[in-house]
Parts: sequence; structure tokens; C-alpha cells
Amino acid sequence: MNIKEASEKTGVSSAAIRYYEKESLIPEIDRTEVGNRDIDDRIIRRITFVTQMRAAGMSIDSLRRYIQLFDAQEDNTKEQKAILQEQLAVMEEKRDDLQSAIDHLNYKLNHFYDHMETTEEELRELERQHAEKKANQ
Amino acid sequence: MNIKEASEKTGVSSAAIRYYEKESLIPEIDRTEVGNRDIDDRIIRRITFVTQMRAAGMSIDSLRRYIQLFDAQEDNTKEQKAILQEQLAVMEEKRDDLQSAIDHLNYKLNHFYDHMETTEEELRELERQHAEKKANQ
DNA sequence: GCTTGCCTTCAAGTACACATTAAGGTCTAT
DNA sequence: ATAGACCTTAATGTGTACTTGAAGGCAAGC
Repeated sequence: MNIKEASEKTGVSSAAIRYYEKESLIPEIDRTEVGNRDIDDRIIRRITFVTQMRAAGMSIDSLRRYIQLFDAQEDNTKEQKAILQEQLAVMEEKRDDLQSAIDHLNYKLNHFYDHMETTEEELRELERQHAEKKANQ
Repeated sequence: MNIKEASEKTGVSSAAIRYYEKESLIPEIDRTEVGNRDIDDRIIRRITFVTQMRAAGMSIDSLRRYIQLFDAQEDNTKEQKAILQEQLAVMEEKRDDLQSAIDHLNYKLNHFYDHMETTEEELRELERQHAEKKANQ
């Protein structure tokens, strides 16, 4: 499969696929005789994995670190698990934040009045959370 | 309240507050006699609103458009509601995507093997979704 | 009167994640 | 054999969302 077909299959642009390869987010891709990339299903799966993690908010840099660990020969399953679990925690927090914002918007929609501004109670709660986060650092 | 206190209260940097004002995400802030910003709770609430929507993935540009509509004199409640509802839909989709990725990672953690790559079935499902999205455009 | 610490504006710099362009190679069809 | 549609690398450009730096003003404390 050439890069264009891979692009169409994954929804990731050709330029982005080359970029991912260069940045070691996906393995080095085999080449045809004339030097064109020949992409197989293993690569497609890796691209798809990258896309999912990117959509979930993982940065190129974090992804590279994880993948390098993964590709290393040593048995670092524990470390890999830890990283996955860390990422999972980040994503769950993101999801919860998103849910809060959704609740907030739903509230505003239901009480459609002064809806652009946070209410006093909400503000106090947010301030409390902010202070808490700071204390946790 | 000066800009530094406002920054500490909201967790948004002084520079970012100035930037938000310049970009009309928050109203023009009152000044003291010497020209320093004097920030009241109304502004704090607006900053907090912006922070929430930003964290939920709303761009500066979309936010500005929404806020400009809101600040306009005409009665455009319906339009505002529509925009809020649109944003709500975007956020819910984001939350669901995030949940899918979380499920995916959890699965990988539980079947810790070949976990970096998407399975064949998942791949087929993703391809299906991709085709569907394309068809919807 | 000088340092410290806050503030101001305006311009320029930065990080991320690609996208685009340039210059050229290969393959297929007409 | 020339066009068209792919491909390659390398360098440069782009948009977003700020951050940082320069140059200066104001007020308090030593």
C-alpha cells in the first residue's frame, strides 16, 4: 500500500504519516525498489494507535517516550504499565473536567439568564479547587 | 484588585489576562487613576468562564464569536442558545471519544500483550466509523 | 535618591503539529 | 515523448495561544 492509500485508510495526511515516522511515533517503513514507502497493516495499526492517543490529548513527545520504551528490548513491562496508567489518569481527569464544563453549559441552558458568567457559588467552588490543586503540588 | 491578584485568584497569567482583554474574550477592564487595571468580580467570573470553555477545547476564535453575540444589544437569545447547544454537542462528542480511548487503554492494560497496536476488529470498526464520517460530510 | 515591586504598552519570540513548496524521480496511458 | 499522477527529501511557512523582552511610569521603604 502506498502512502496515499494509507492516508485515505487512516484519515491521516501523507505529510503527517511521514512526520510520524520521522518523529519515531511509528516504526521505519519498508521501501519499494525505487524508495517509495510500502505500508502494511502493522503500520496502519500503529498510525491508528497514534491517532487515538493524539485525539485523547497525548502530545507527540509523550507518545514518543512511551513508544521508545515499548520498542526497547529490555523487559520493562512494569514501566510500560505505569506509563499507560499515568496516561489513563490524565485522560480520566480530562474527561471529568469536560463533564463539569458540560454540566455547567447545561445549567446555563436551563437557567438561561446571566448565563455567561459563573455564579458566585460556582466561583467559590472553583477557587477552592484551585487552592487545593496548588496545595497538592 | 490588581492584575497579579486576579492572576493568582484565577490561575491565569497576567499576560494571558491582558491577551484575553485584547482579544475581547473579557470586557474592557476599568482602570485606576494611573492607568492600572482594576479587576472586579465580574471580570473574574468572565475569566473563569473563558478558562472553563478553553479547557473544554473551545478555541479563542469561537469563544470570541460567542461572546460578541452575547454582548450585542439585540435580543438574540435563540441564536445564543443554538451556539451553546452546538458547543455542548462538540463537548459531548469529545467526552465520548475520550471515553473510547480510556476503554481502549483499559483493555490494553488488562490484556497486556501486543497492547500498542490496535486489534484487527478495532481497526475494522474504526475504518467503518471513518467512512461514515466522510459520508456525512 | 535609589532599590524593589508592582504596573503599563508594544513588539517579538516560542512551542507544537503539522502543511506547503521546491526540485526532482518513476510509472502509466495516450 | 509528453502529460498526469503518484512518489521522494529538505527546507520553509502557518496558525494557535500565549510568553517574553524592552522601555518606561508610579509608590513605598531604606
